[in-house]
Amino acid sequence: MTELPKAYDFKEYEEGIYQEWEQKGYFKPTNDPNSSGHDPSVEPFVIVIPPPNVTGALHLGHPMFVTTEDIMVRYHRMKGEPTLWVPGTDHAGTATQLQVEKKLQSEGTSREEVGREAFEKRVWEWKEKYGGEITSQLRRLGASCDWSRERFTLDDGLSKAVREAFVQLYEKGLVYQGPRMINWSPGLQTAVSDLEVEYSEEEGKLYYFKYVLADGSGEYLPVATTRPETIPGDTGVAVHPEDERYSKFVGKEVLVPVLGRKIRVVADEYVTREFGTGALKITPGHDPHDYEIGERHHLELINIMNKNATLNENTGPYAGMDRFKARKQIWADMQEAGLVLKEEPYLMKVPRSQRGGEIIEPLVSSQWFIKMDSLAAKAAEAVRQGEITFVPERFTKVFLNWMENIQDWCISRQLWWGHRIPVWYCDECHETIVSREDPSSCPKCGSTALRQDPDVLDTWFSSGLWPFSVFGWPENTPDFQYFYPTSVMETGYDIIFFWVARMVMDGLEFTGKVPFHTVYLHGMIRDDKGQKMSKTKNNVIDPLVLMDEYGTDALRFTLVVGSSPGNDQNVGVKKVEANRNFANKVWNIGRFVISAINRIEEPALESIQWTLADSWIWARTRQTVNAVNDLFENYQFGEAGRQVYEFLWNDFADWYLEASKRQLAEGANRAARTATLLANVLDLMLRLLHPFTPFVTEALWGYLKAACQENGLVYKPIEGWEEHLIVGRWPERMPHEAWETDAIKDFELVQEIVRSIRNLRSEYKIEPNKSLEALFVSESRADFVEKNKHLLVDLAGLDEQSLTVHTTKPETEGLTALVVEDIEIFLSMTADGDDQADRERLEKELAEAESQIARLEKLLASPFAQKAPAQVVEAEREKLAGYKSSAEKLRERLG
RNA sequence: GGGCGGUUAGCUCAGUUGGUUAGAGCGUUGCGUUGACAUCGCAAAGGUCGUAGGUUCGAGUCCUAUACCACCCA
Repeated sequence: MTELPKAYDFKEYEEGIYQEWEQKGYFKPTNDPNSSGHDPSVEPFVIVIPPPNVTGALHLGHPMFVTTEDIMVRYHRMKGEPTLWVPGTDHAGTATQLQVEKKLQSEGTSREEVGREAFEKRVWEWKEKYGGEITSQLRRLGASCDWSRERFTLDDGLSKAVREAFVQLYEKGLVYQGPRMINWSPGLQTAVSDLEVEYSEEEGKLYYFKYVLADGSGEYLPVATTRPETIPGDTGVAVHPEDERYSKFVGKEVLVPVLGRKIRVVADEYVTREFGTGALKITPGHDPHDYEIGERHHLELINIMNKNATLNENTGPYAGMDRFKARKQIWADMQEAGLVLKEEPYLMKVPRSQRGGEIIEPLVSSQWFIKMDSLAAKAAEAVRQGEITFVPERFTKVFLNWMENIQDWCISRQLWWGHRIPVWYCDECHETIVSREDPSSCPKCGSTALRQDPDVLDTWFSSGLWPFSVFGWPENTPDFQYFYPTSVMETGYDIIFFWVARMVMDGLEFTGKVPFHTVYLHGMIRDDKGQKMSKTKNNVIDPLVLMDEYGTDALRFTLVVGSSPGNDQNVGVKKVEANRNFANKVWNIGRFVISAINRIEEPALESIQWTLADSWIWARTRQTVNAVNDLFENYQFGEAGRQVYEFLWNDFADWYLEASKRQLAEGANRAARTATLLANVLDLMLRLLHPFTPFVTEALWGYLKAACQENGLVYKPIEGWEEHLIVGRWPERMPHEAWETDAIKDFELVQEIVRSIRNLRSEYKIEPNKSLEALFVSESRADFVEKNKHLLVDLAGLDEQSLTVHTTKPETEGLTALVVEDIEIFLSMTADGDDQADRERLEKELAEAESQIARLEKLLASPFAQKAPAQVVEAEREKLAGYKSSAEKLRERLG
């Protein structure tokens, strides 16, 4: 006999349950392709995890995606499919390198000082030390992934995949080396891709100044710029070809302020005549648009910037000066020289690094790029052909739009932590060697004086290969053959370009297949006021704290229920608390059911008739099972969870458990039958709920199973008890049966009567434990009331002895009346019943009924009656009939 | 400039083939410790579903326009 504590204590269970699951091997897929007896024809369900940063800290986004993926995985596992969730972590080049650099800084040294080799060693040490933290937190979240297949993007196997991919692209001519205009991050001292630059609108100034003609005429061309520090790099001034104001200047030369260099005035349609002065200074070395204009007009390209964002020797007196100081200094010098016209406030778009927020400098540099158009065309076509479905659907358009306007991808990074670019240069003959294996000598001249390219690849390069590199690609492993392509890619919409797009392109390019058939995109987590969580706003909620306080299940349920795919979600502690309460509610439902089972002493006979409450709860159970199945198939996990919640709390606990108490008290067959049904419904609901709240359901289900088995008289699942709920069979759809409709309708009438009586009790402030004398009158429903009077007695607090049911009205003097449809209910309230108040209440009810009658009569007289489906019309007719009989009884009562 | 999402109760949000009295949690008010649960129960107050049109027998849900907020792309 199990005696459960009054409250669910998650701390007692979570860790042990997870260990048990893992130890029993439930996280590993059945039908393993590496084992004998593998059947390749059985389709597996496969998810690869979006690998968290190896040294990253857990934030609410993690529990969010872990829960969503775990729900899918547990659902498919319970359906009996071979199910695999591959875990792993990402080396996260920049993020990790920065952390270690910070550490070095605190030790009073730097990566430059320790040198590349030692630095890399330090990062690996760091990874070993902290890399396990994030995965242990994933475990704590209940992630049922196969840890024996855990991968890290810098593993040997994955590094091999990276090399293979790079070399293949190179051989196909899809990888090429700059120089090109790139985004330079001065703080990180590396190039970054377009995606890593964010543009923020900021208050700046528009500086107006004179470009004086070189011919000595004293005439000048007025020019406006937001970045005076780039003036030393100007190699032209452009005006619109049809701009009459400036046509006379085209072809002439003007003098660069301070430096006095002569540059040409050109005509180009890119220039917007309305902006600024209509004349645009051209700095081909430091602006992407100017770069293009410069190319069109064969303007010289001058680099004026050092890698640390100070100006270089090409800027004369400003050499060595920081870019922002130079901006001021140049302007001051020009002012002195009388070249300044004016300055005005201007809202400018400032390019900032996605990481760290420093201002990015566009400059020309030699970097490695991937040519994207052919890759993107294939990916876009696959999506158009429906080979990949997005959930929610709207992201299809976002994806395609990006693919159709794609730019080449700068993949080299001047970092030390990452996949080294597999390119070597021969010092002797200057041959470039791109190779899968480290070359020992130059294939052209035989020299051994080889230098490997110092750069590493953008982190996202390896991420793009993740769905197949985790299975051993380029080797044709059993895992790769069986588990690839994967089923669903679940990730945040913020990395649709960074990651999803690249996986699709890479998958098609390297494996000839789309890497997954469905992309499920979740929204972002915000605080309870809808603001992004950030340390500076001090509104960060630590998931670990939430788990400590409320349990993992509560956190999981919160992050999935009450949200919908692709939409951002505001999370507050209150919600988690409410869901902790839900876990406790489930627990207590379980305690009740188990104690009921334990008291059963004789088996239920099949012949015993079900009560109305039995039929109703079973009908609702079937409805809920079906609805949850529908919702799961459509990735509507939030709504599915909500329906189980509502069923358990509002139907099962609030009504059926209460109704079952008398049935259990009857003993014998009735009690056994009731306990069986309680167990059956709870078993099914724990199964439906398990993907959401795996711990409390597993714990409770274990006790339920034990109670049923120990007792042996009651419920047993169709296919017997599984070892653990995690591998329990998922409840399948049950066809609708005719009796369900009436059962639900009838019980709802009971509920309405009970609510009316409770309402009245509340109005009269009758103590909850005081039984009321009641008298029911109904011509058509007398039998119904008689049959279900126990329900009414128990749920509404009536006095059983004095309760009477009549078909015609007896003397009711001194009793308070209630009307529900054509059932009149007379109750003995307080001795000194207030007739006047009673009358008012009944009048109010009558008025309400009459207004409903008027509304429905009008509706039914309208074209609605002819045009709407018969079923819908009939439902309205029934309502009208109900109100009519109520009104009639009320009028009688009021005299 | 283009695109996308949102606007529903005091607050935070659900509401997916349009079905006629719009739901939850939290908060608020009143009552309450009936052996599953005070991490609870019963009852109540609270919404012309951003605005204006349209389609339809019927619109929170579909269409058009518009306002505001947020995000993405340029």
